[in-house]
Amino acid sequence: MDKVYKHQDIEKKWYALWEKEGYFAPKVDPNKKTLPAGRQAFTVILPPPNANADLHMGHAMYVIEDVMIRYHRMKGDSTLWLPGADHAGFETQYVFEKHLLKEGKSRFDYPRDTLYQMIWDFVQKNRGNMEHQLRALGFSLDWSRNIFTLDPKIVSTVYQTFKKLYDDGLVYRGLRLVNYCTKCGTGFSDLEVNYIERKDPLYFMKYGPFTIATVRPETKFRDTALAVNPKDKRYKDYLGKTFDIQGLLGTVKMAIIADEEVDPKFGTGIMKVTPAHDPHDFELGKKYNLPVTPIIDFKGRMDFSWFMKKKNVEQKYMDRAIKYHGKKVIEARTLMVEDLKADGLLVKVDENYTHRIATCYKSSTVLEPLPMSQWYIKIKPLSQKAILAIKKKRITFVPKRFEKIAIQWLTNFHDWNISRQIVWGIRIPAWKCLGCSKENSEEWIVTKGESPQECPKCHGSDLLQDTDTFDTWFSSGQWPFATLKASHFKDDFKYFYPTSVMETGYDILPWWVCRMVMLGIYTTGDVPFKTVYLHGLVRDAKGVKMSKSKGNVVNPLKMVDLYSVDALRMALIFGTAPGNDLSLSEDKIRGMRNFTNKLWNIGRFIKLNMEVFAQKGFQIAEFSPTGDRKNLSLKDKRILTQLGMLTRSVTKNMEEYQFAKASERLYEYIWHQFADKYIEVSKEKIQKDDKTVLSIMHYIYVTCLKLLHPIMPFITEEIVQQLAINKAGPLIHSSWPVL
RNA sequence: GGACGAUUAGCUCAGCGGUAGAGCGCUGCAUUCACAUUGCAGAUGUCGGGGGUUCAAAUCCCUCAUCGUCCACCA
Repeated sequence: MDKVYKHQDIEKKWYALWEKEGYFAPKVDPNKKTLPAGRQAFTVILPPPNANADLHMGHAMYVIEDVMIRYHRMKGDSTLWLPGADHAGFETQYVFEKHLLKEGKSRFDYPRDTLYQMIWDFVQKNRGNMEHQLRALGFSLDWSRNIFTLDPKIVSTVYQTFKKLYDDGLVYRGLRLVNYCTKCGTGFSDLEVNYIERKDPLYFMKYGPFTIATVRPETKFRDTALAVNPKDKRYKDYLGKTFDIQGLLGTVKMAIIADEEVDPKFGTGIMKVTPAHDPHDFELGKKYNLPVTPIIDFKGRMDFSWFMKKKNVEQKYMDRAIKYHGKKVIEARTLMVEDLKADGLLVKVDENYTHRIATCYKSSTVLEPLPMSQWYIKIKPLSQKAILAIKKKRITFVPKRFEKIAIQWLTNFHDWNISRQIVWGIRIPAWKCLGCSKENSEEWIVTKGESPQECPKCHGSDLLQDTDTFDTWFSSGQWPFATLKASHFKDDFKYFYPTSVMETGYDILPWWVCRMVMLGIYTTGDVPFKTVYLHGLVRDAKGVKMSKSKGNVVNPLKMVDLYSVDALRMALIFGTAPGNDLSLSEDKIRGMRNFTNKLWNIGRFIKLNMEVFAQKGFQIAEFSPTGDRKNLSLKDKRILTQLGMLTRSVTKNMEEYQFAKASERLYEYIWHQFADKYIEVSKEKIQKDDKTVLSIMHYIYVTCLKLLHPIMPFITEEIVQQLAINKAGPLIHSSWPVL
């Protein structure tokens, strides 16, 4: 054995060999079309990383999955860990647009198909990086089943689900106010909205006989009513009446309605209702049949064309409309406030008003609620079944507290907007007939992906496909069953579904886990996974969230290069509790590198002595733990007993997802019990050619390395091969130690 | 306004009903021995405050405080 553990070479060597020999693929009997007798399926679907981005330390947490997978593979289960890559629709398009921007271009410069192809090529070029990095982290993924979220078979499954939802009345077209980012040019679901606290002036303005308070005076031209609380005595006499309201563009007539939801304590207790630009007002508008009349367009600019068409308007007002028209919201607001002052309509301004404002989680642009027709999924029927499955423990959570959180989320989900105005993704398989459908008609032809030949009504062939694509989470929400159904091994779904464990970060519990549960149960009738294991965020040495701007990002590949992947893996497992954020310092990784050095040198010590014995003409025998123990010393018996306890508890820890505890026990036993004590006291005996002690030592160490193998696969594999008395098969699929 | 988490050795964190733990750091000593990426010895804690349950509480319950995260349409 080399004096130093050369991790780069050894990691490369073993990964290639394991992969080449097909050890990462599950054992399935192709003739009998079943799992081999006595084997259980253990399945984990890898949360697919973004095909287009490098892995970060968060991805290194997949090591938890690898530990489970390697443990089960050693136990003899038919073990499948299925890798994939995510097209990450909006995320990737956003990155690509930035890339275009550098070349002075925009996505709107290209036709849809060209743009799609350009992003496709861009992603394919980068995809290999991410996959190479997964290998460098030692993940024993079955690459023969590797799949992409835009693989035709996946797309086909997604289409089928959509069609089924549509036929079942669980997908519908809804005209709502959408969280729309005018910069990114797409709408979002409620989950993607990022609320921030901000201070904005609250304008109190004269409004006919009333005074109203608003932060958005620019939308008031499209107010359709005024609302007060029915219990508010101040406005009792005004209810149901109509008033002339003098505004910046002349006089309009407006009715006073009463609604419980108006808070009499806010502002002046009277509220203007703008159904086209405020979600709350939109709901009120629906209740009282008010028209939805937008004044802001999808580029975030004021639209006064409705006013400019009018005839017989005073020139002053027309000039104002022309002045406002086409201006950005903020600019228009400033102009209007000036005009309000000039007309004596501005009563006062509260400059210290803070409120929460919806922004785009990606570009931080203020989101405009804009009326749009989109595809929505009716959540209640899906979430109720999901909640039931969780309550009946068909799905369990590690740690347990996330069960309650998941149920809370599932209980509170609104209907899910799955339409996105982007091209990078799966285009929605819905067509409109241009021949017979009217402009705002919502008659759609929904298919399982195939293009319809003609309109079933008028038999016209002039059909236009919805230009929107699915929210990425709609397709990734189907990932567990979609991947297994898409496999070229055609019985995969039968063998491996439901999957065993879904392991991911707690931050995407609502985005992903909950949706997989809902869509999985809906589509397959069974839960997508039996256990959800959630890990925390990887933070820096001081417990601060890693971010590029703070410059505290630790690159996992760099750590692998410096200290070995086994050291990094051990550092991520050791001393961390499921569901809790963990601090990772380079010191900790270095500490674990020292542990690999210790492992290596214990191996060298045993090997050297085996060689010395061999030179003297005797070979040590494999120690039989069940053999006669009469000749063993007390120290021998004690270390063997402790080994038994170690085996028992590590096995238990593995079964109970307590990987930290397993790693700590192994570390302690190997270093402080076995190396510091047992080896030290046995040195003298070995000097005296005591073969029993060396064979016990050999046995103990190989057992430890087996137990440690799921966590630190490379160094353990290498040492076990180096120490082999008889020819040993690779550790990766050898049997797990039993008592 | 809700929900969840955290508060344990100098730092980062495990432990979650039976005499306070780990890694790193710190202090002494040792050393051509498999390993200085080492060994041995050691110091350091009213386990956030207060109350309760219990033979026994860092661990269960109540309460307060501070920090953090997430959620919520108040114009």
